[in-house]
Amino acid sequence: MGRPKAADHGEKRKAILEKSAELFATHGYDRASVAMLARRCGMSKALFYHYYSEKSEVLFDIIRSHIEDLLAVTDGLTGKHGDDPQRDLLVMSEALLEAYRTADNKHHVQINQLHLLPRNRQKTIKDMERQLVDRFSAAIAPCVPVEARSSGLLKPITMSLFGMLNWNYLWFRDQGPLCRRDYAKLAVTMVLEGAQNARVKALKPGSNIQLHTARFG
Amino acid sequence: MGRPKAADHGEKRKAILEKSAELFATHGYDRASVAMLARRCGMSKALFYHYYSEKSEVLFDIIRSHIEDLLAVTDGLTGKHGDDPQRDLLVMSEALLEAYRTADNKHHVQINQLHLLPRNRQKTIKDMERQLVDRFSAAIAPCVPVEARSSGLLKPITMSLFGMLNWNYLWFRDQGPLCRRDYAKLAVTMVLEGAQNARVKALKPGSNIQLHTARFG
DNA sequence: CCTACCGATCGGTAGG
DNA sequence: CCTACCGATCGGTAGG
Repeated sequence: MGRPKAADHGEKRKAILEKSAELFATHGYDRASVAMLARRCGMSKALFYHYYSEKSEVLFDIIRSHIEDLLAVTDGLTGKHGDDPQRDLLVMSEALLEAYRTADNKHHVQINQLHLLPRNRQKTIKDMERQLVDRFSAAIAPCVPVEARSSGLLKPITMSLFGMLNWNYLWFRDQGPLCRRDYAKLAVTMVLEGAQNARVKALKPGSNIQLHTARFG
Repeated sequence: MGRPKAADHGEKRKAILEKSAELFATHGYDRASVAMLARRCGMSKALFYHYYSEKSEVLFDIIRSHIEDLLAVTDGLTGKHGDDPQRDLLVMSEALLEAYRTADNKHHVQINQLHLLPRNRQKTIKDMERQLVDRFSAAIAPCVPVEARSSGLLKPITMSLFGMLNWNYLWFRDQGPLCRRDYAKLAVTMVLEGAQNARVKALKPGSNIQLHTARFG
């Protein structure tokens, strides 16, 4: 029988992830040396390698645990408001932005450094990201005109919402004029009002659709 | 009199930027070695250093020239449609997305690798980015309710549009159902319809505003 | 759980 | 005396 893991093994790994995410976000993955990470965690390089045997596994675990958090806070939120799917979408978007409040470094690392992972590790992450996107797509679908669902507009609409929510780390400040819940409200309003006011003009199989809006024709 | 620079000096540097942007986007700045860049450009490392005396200057020039392109294609586009500022905004957004068509690598590098530049070089870039954002803010301002302009909503609205347009490199495919012009139309419609349907409920100095929408109260 | 190291590779520069 | 360009190798530092 191997010696059992220390009781706080998991906690130590969690602490490593937090500190490492900070250094990765600040200096970039390749420039944040393992020696630097270990020093920041108050341990030797050798002890650091006891918790993570490869540097890339630290990066992987940062992103994996972050997306797991996002999946957790957005889980089971649909159907809670009777027949008000728009409210469901708002609540999910609020939950996402709220989760970002304390995960700025991890979010930064996910966006900018995913491609530095080994291929198969990237794939695992991308599958998880797809789950999250699919969850939002499913929440958006009942809110938009049927026609949008069948013409390939659902993906552009979903990614527009993700663009707004995920881009927010570059400019949003909690000290600013808008709170997170209100920015979620603004973003969801944009997506839903925009989707209501955009129609497919022509749908020719094999070529692009043509989009019609009241404002722009 | 010093010997003049070779006639194709500027062209050679441009070719270096294209190839390097590709390698930076694929492998990341730190992993794309100068030897790799030089080989990709069909020259020795020493000749490469003749054109760029520091690796970081290549990164800087990629991002600088890219944003200069974006500033160029979005310049002088307002006031062209009489009293239709919404059309101006659409045309600017179309121009931006169209510029992204052939600049995917540079866009990727700008988004993900700006922070790897030396501090003062980062500042130069951020000032240029601010110019572009300000240009869009100025185009959006006449399209939204006056109240939005004075309550601090203009920045969130502007950044929502940038979020949608700049996020698109992660999912948009020219082979997809939507062409670039139509995605610009969709994004601008979302921003404008959303801004029309969002009102400031309470404006208390020193604290957050409260947002009101028809859908969500 | 540490210090002492390794094989490999980096960005940048030498002489000619 | 300048810039353009080569093959070879430098001092330092990375992950492990």
